[in-house]
Amino acid sequence: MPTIKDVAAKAEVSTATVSRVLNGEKVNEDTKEKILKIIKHLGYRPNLIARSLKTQKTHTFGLVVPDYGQFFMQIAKVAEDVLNGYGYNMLACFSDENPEKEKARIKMLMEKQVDGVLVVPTSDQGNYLTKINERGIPIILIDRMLKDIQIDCVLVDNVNGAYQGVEHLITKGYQRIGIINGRQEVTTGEERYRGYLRVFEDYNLQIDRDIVRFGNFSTESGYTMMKELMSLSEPPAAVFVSNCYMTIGAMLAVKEMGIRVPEDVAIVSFDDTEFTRLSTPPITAVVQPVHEIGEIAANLLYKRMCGEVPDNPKMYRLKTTLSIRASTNQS
Amino acid sequence: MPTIKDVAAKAEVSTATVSRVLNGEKVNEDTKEKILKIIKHLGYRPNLIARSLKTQKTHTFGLVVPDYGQFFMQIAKVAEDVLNGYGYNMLACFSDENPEKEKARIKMLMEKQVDGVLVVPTSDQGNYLTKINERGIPIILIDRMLKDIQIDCVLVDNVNGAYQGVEHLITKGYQRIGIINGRQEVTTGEERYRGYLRVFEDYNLQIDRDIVRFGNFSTESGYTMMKELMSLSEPPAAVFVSNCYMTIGAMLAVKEMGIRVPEDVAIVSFDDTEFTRLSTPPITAVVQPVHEIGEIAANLLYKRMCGEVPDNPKMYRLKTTLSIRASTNQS
DNA sequence: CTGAAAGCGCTAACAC
DNA sequence: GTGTTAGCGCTTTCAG
Repeated sequence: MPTIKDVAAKAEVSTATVSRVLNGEKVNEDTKEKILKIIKHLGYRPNLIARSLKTQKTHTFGLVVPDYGQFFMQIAKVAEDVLNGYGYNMLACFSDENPEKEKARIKMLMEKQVDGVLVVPTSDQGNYLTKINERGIPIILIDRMLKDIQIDCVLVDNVNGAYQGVEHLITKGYQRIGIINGRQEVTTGEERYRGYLRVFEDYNLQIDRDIVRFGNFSTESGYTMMKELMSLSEPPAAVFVSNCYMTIGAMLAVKEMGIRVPEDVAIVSFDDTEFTRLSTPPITAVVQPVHEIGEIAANLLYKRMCGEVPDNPKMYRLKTTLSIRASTNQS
Repeated sequence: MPTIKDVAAKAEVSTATVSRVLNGEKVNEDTKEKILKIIKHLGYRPNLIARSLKTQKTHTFGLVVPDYGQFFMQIAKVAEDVLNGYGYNMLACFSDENPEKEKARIKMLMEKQVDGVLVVPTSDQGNYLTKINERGIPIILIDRMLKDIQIDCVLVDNVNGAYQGVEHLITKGYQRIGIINGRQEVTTGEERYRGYLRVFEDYNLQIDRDIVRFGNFSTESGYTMMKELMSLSEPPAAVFVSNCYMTIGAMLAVKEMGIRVPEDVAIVSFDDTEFTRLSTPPITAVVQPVHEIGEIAANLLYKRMCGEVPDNPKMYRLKTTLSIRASTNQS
């Protein structure tokens, strides 16, 4: 691999001059031409590692997601696209919904000197992040927030999103409404559950704890919990499933059991995906503005990395919408 | 951020000694203890950028995929998991099925000095990769191969996979079998088409060009082509869809049109996903050993990065299996 | 407009 | 077992 020295030598100029043309600074037109030609001829590519060491900027951001499933990768894709446009690259890793692993990944990202990080936290505690933030490395939370610290985050109004979904079921005449929820140690789980409870409160209805289940957001847990629910002597008439992966599992369960949707059980999914749209029947879903989430998070991160934004933590709470489909259409 | 110098100063040793404990080399137990304590106390983290500049190893690999959809991310996940175990991190990017973009991404990865790259090429020409490979940066192709150069790759036997799927349709008594294929400039498209053709040849059947369609592997193109196919005056009795994204689109189309599967049209999908398994009806699928692909590719890349493997290009052609489901079960 | 020189944070001979 | 020293490839004052 040729270095800047090789170019300088061949062009009979100093490395400083080569560096200047590389960085678009003012240089005599002729020498510039000459240098450019030599660069091309040698196939020279600047070593970004060396540049980073000097400039203290890697032009790389970290992404830490629980998994590489559809939901998070949709967000990741737009975020990467946006930040790519600003010249940033993405160091991606998954935490497996495991706080220890998450911590290890972030530590590694720090050692790799990323300029910022986008993270979907796996618990509601993130105290260890403050040190990082104080060092001037911006961190933006996506989808879930933290309870112990104030930090930038972009997510949806989970409480009202869930409320909307559950209320729709009530409007449709369902009374015995169960919930398949995710981990409560994560704010999406806790908030969506809160929305569920609030509907019952507002409509002055009783909750049956038997049909309230907590899983871990995975397809498997959705499957297991749906099986349990529908095996009850008094199964629910409708189920609110609190994320897209669990919805897939839940649908698998009912199909295996030969249970009809919505005749035997109605279903509302938090999250709208190709699956909910194409399922038979199509599933009523609380839809998150996925694209917007990614875009806002990426732009905020960019501004933070440029130091272009005041220090106080920003919080974006986006609204969800409800897409009503056949899975709640009891006739 | 404290540096190795700060640690050395505080411990009253040279930076070399600190470096030694960092790298697990032999150092007096007492001073080692002392240094470790100071490191902890200062919250010192080695700057991997600096280390990389010196060692010429970044312990980072690049991943270039056409998109962040289910299929590629499943592979990416296991690859990252494996390589993480060896201490490598993943710089991920997508090429959007665009050869120019792919080239740009790889160029960038080179500038970032990745130690190796995993790529799903977006065309069958990859001449520009040879220069890189010659510089000692290993490149492993996944899922698709290149026609103009010999280079490591791990993929499946697409011809026989498609053959298996189409032959199954014939066995089931279908005669008028259409195909929704991907881009032929990509080997998966070309090979799967070849498998399709070969069945007709072997069974001495005529092909009707009207029901042979070429899209671009996307959900949208699957949707469009299925609509076209089923709007024909003589629509196919069965359709072989050559990747998982197009299968989703195709199913959407038939549902919208009120066409029943398999009664009105049978469907076989190349690629098995949650969608094909949970669809109504479940879809017969050619299943790729996704986990194995990721694992083999990652391990091969690792060995290459260590220089542990002879120079000649390796090619892994894994076998697919057929999962027969209701979508081809004409009764 | 250009060059000399220092230095980013680390490692690795080479001496001691 | 430990310190000295010379870079890795680049950017960036500071002179000229």
